[in-house]
Amino acid sequence: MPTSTVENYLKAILVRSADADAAVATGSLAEALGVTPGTITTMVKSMASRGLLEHQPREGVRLTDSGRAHALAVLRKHRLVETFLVQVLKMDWAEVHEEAEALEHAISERVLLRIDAILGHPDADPHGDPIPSAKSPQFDRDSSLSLATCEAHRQYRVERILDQSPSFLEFIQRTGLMPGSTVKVAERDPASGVVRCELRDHPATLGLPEAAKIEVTEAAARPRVAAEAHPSSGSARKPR
Amino acid sequence: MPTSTVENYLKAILVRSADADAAVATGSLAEALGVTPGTITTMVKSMASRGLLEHQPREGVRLTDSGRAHALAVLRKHRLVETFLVQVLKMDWAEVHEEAEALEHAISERVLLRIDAILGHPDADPHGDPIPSAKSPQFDRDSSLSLATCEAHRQYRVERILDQSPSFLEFIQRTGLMPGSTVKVAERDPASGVVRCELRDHPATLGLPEAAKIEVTEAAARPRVAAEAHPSSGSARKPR
DNA sequence: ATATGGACTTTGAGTCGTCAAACGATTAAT
DNA sequence: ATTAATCGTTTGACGACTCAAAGTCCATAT
Repeated sequence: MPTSTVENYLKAILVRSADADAAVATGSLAEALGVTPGTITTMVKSMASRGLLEHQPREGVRLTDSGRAHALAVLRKHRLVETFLVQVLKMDWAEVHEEAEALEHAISERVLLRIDAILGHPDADPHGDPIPSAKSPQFDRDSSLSLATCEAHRQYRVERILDQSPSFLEFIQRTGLMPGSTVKVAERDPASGVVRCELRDHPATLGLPEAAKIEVTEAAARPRVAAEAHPSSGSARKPR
Repeated sequence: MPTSTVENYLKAILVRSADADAAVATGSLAEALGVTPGTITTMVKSMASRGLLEHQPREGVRLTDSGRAHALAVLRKHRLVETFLVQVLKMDWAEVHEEAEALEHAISERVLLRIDAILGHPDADPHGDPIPSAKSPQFDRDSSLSLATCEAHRQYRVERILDQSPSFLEFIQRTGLMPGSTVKVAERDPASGVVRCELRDHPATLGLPEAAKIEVTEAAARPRVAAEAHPSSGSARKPR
């Protein structure tokens, strides 16, 4: 049974290795996990010896099948817990990430199953991040359209917020840019680095790097976010 | 911030020191926590140096006010979580103890407040153990009447089950002896060590040590932990 | 081609929680 | 009162995780 530290390492590697089978640089892990590079080397060696990943010294790290499976399980827990905290415990959208960070290591499979059932087997968490499913643990990072890249003057639908920091999430909430909302880019000025948007009834302004963290799809596309807390309502989109 | 290991030590000491201000023997802690006596000595010294308890070498251990406060907070978390798992997640009565054992160290005060509110500020968990309140953290172990000591041929109400082991709880559940149910001792035979009871519609037989783990009150008595005599029978022992 | 800078690894050390085994203290029994 | 038995403490060690600082590798700029 991996410790919660190891689980965090796995998760960090997974979310950094979604695209391609490129190795993940140990330096980026040190960054992400807030430890020194030496610590990463040590841990990575020990995890390699446990068969969770492969380590190409001086090049990077790649999850094995077993490591990836563990990592997906942790990610699934994290995202289901986040969804649960928002929909059932009515907690604030912006603060659940940190809570889930702790809970994901303490929740048993039994509890997770109950939560999943109560939520009606959602396939995305409140930030629009996909919830890896128990049976089909694909981890998709598909849609590459964001407010930084989409066309101007067209309606888009916010699908996903690629940043968990409370301050950013609070900004999103304040301006109504949560997943599910409809938005149009009014103007994008590379010179000033400013993106101006139109929401339903008000405008919003943000920087280009920030706009890139807001994934969108064409307004017509089918919704992806978890259903409103009602297990019974016909929105269980993932029935098997 | 105490680690979860320290929290477990605190909890173990608290539940063993409810009666009197007698010191808790380190040996009983080793037993309870499943570690060697030497480990207890070591940990206890470190906790003493942090002001969580006082250690009389070769005699035992006593919580300080600060230690007791921490311990009560952990116990409160544990019992609220248990209640939540049963009432909201509809989990099995007999298995929630182990789940709560892990969750109690991962749940933040914020989440706890939401859980408490959703449950309507209960004052006992599904096993009848009192939930220390946020404001009045008294820890009572009053009622000393059990199926091993109560009078025969009189109606009693089960208040509390003093054993968290799944197998015992499953037995309780199977025979319908859960807190809130009504029971009468039909016969108690010290020679054979057997207690025979009558439930609403069927009999039950158990050993004396087991009977002692089932706390009861006179059937007429109002729910043990004070307060508004809400006639909403059944299991919701404390609305509001 | 070689020197420099940046990324990674190694080394030595520290904390926490744990064990086994040797050692002391206290109590109970002769 | 001396001895046993029991209970508690000490000691030395280890695994997991971490750091700081010294060492190594390698790409590239001159």
